[in-house]
Amino acid sequence: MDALDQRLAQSAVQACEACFGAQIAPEHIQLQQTRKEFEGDRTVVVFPLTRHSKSSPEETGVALGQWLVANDELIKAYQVVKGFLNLTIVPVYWTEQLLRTHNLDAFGIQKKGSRSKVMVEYSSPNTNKPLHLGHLRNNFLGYSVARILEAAGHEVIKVQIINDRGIHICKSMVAWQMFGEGETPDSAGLKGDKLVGKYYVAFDRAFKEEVAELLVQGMDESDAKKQAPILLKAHALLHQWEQGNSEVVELWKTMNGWVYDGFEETYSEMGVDFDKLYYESDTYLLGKDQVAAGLGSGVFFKKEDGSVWIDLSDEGLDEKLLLRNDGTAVYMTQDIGTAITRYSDFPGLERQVYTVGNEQEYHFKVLFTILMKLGVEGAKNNHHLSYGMVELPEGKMKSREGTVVDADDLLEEMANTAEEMANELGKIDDLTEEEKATLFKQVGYGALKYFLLKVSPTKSMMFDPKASIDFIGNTAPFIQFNYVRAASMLAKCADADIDMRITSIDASVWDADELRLIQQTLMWPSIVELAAEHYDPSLVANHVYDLTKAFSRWYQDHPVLGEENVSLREARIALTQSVAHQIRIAMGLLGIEMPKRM
RNA sequence: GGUUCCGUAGCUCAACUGGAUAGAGCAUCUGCCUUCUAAGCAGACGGUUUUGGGUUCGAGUCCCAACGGAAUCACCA
Repeated sequence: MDALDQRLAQSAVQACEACFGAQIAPEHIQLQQTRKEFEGDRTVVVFPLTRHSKSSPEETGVALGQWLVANDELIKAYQVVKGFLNLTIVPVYWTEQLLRTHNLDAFGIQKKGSRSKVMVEYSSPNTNKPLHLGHLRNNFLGYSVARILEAAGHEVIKVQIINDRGIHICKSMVAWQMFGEGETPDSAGLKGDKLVGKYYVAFDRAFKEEVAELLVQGMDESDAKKQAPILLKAHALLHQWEQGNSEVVELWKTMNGWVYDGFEETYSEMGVDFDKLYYESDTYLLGKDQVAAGLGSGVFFKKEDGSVWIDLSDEGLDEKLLLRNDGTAVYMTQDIGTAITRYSDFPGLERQVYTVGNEQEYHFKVLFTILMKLGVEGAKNNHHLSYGMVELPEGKMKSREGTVVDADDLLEEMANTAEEMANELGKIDDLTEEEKATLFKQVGYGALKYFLLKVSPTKSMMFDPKASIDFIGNTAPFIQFNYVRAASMLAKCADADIDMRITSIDASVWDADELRLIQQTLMWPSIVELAAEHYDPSLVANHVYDLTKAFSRWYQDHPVLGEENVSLREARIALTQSVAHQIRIAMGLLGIEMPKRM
């Protein structure tokens, strides 16, 4: 609720008092944006007030409307339609608000650190294969939420936990030892993550062949899948790694290093980054102490075989394992340890946000519950930013079946499509090759980011590679295009020696479309607020699209440069500045850049 | 089987968390470039919000049931 709504609610309370002698709390006044088919700017829903007025909704609305117009100078007129009291605000108010905000980058953006310190975790890949479409949604979402929380005033620490140890990387290592012949990213001309992924696939192929062989020899299937020699070798490697065998650790470091180089390249293309990296090889033993402490305090219990559990049946969950009977850690153990470590790494941390797919909802429910039971201050503030899967027309992505959409390939394809489109339109032929390359990435990557961010995170979504992503309609290129038009028009005004520092505007020049457009820009602070509260970039995406769409309509038949009436021209310049600013800032929160030309 | 989430135009998604005649884009069709960038604008077409009950001034939104889909319930991560 913005300042105007608060003011109107206050006035409405007074009106109820004056008209009906009723005491009503301001928060019980229902205010909303007037729908565009009706005259007015803000609407009071009067149905709930009829029990105070003891008259019909229409009569109630009229009584309140008359009082408000007479007693609040911000309210110019009222109309009652059924049970809705539509109020028209004086244009001077909107004009003042526009003047206050139109050149303000910080409009709607809270001062950094004015709110608590929060951590946002995202990406968190395994190191045995390249990033794919699912990671793209995860990364864009996590990064954008981090930016949004920052805009809402939080100090934000972006982290990932890299899953660098375990059987998966050992599989790639075994395959490389067996078939690699010393191949490196340089010698193969492959990105490091792609090379390691190639050996993960090679492992799987060899594994399947060996299983088939064992089946022929008469072994039953489940045994064959456990006994395949290459799998036993991978397990042996894992064991040796845990023993600290220097040769194995060396190979592990080398291959992970290749992967990190590859990931770094992809992250850099994607435009995401991190403030601190956590590695599972550093954290996987953490948490045992916490489990021991919890055992001592009776939060956990030990079964006869020595394994440690927690009983969460009171919370509607069930029993959960925390330590195996051989004393080794499981995922949950590690996550408890990591969570607690992060509080000491970043004193004053108020909450942790985990950007992880919805298949792990149960895990995080359990994790947060355990942390609370262990008495971790603030664990109740933690949030699992759960998002739905990205599905292909043929269903879920499966790496084994080769239906994975590779992140690098997709990014490249997006830039190529942007290039084709631009060449067809032929508006940027005078740009240098370098400028063009930048532009194609801004547009192509922007289209992809917007596509993935405009839908609510919780929903699973469809991605059809063959249909590809649109560059027209409700897309980032549409928004970028309108930004470019606005920027270009403002540049032409400046070239024409028009003074661009608008400091006063005659409020009588506006038409209804323009007043409405101003109001749309003024919604921005509450959009940022709402998006931060719900960890939801789609609210930002939808707002900036609606704003851009309205601007595009307005642009069509509201000339600026050629407008002879100086006060009208100045007013329109200020309005254009306001919209262009907001588009750039809002898209920035989605990680999408604005080109200068397109 | 238990728990959780979801079901809105042919397709992909919205709907300010209970308010007015459910909105955009794509696709299809019709207009608009001598005018600040047509990746645009205007218009047409498209809906029993899966179904059936209930709650109330008022339901896509809340409650119950059915149907359909997804995830999860591992000494996996």
